[in-house]
Amino acid sequence: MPTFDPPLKLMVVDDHFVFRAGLKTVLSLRNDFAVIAEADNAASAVERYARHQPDVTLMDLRLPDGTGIEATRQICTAHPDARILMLTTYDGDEDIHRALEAGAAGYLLKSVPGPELLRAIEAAARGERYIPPAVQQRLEERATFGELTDREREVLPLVVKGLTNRDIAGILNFTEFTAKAHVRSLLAKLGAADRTELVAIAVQRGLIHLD
Amino acid sequence: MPTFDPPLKLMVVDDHFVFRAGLKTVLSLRNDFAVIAEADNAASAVERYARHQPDVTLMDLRLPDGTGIEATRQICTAHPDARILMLTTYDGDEDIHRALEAGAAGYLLKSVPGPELLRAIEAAARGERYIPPAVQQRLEERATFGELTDREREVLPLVVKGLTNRDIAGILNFTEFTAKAHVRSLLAKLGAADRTELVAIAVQRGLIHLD
DNA sequence: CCCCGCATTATCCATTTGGCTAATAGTAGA
DNA sequence: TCTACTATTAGCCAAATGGATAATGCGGGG
Repeated sequence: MPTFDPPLKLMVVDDHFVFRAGLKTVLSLRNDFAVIAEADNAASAVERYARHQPDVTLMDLRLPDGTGIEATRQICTAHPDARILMLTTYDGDEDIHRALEAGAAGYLLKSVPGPELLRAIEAAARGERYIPPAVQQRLEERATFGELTDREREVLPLVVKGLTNRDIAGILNFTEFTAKAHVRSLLAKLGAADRTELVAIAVQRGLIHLD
Repeated sequence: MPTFDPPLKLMVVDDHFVFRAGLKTVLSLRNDFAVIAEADNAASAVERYARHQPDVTLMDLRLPDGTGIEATRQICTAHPDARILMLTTYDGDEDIHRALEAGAAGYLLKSVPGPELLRAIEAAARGERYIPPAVQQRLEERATFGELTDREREVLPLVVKGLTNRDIAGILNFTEFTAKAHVRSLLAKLGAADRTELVAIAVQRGLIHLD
């Protein structure tokens, strides 16, 4: 028996074999959904999107060859009508913000219950954004602090590495005073008392990914 | 057609609905495997293990009400013949070490390919330990540094919070000198140049879990 | 054109940190 | 019992940090 609507074409991008299997199983509960493509890395995700033109894409944030955010940005640039749902374990506000800014149509945690996942996909297919309340709340807490400047984003990872102001100055080619100024600004913006707490906060918020 | 062996009874413990679905799908490829129980938190994992007595249990490391390591410890204490495979995204040596020390029969990353997962389950069923080479390597790198003492384990989280030696001393009721001594020892054991790097290393190695 | 934010440099100063060394006491194991 | 490790305390010292303040130059927006 054919469905009224043509089946919704889905692509799944995740490097976890077992999770992909879970997604396919959950999605197969709906006979109007069809997983027409899969990818386990960013490069093939971009390539297969162009080839298969899925209606909605489920994308992991971390992939072996880069981030799902970069893949999302590339796909959305090339295909402005792309509907991409991020599906990840990372709940830091920075990751959420960057994903949406890259063009994602939604941001779900991998702990999402099946029915909510299906609802999010339907919403994305209709061209709507689906953001669960918990995720939305994370984003709003963020507003408290200002955006980081480009320089601050360069300095932050170096602080996390345990480098001193002098080391940082040497690497970025400015004086120790400048390094100090940027670190002071980072402390203020992220609400940290010292650089030790700065690391904890930056990791928690997804500004830095350790590994 | 009945299999020669009685079906191997499996329990799956993970709070991610989609991942559980994936596990069940992958495991159902083997008709001599049967998922007889599921749990999505530590407490019900312990309770259901006792009730269903599975042959092999697949256990996530992080659960809503605690850690899979604690659940593993409880189950292995009550049932010394339990075979529990940790299945997690955390690859820090401390998590691996603690899981094995708690009695786990193996430690797999969630990116495990299907066939390797099945092999690990078979090994666990035979009473063997299955540790993938990459995980084993992590454990061996660990040997470089000594174990942390109890005091050091108390001090570390406070350092990560951004507290000063004086603050730490106040909380743990000893002098600033003592705090300093423990921090110095932590820096040496974890190979960090300062407390900033200490945080990064502690998080990376799974000694501390943020959030 | 003026204001604002940013990057950069700079000074002063109190506090904190990290390295080195050392003593005492308790405890567990050889 | 002797040893090793740990916890605790302590002092000295150079270096790094964080707070407060300020000046300069640059670019964008009103």
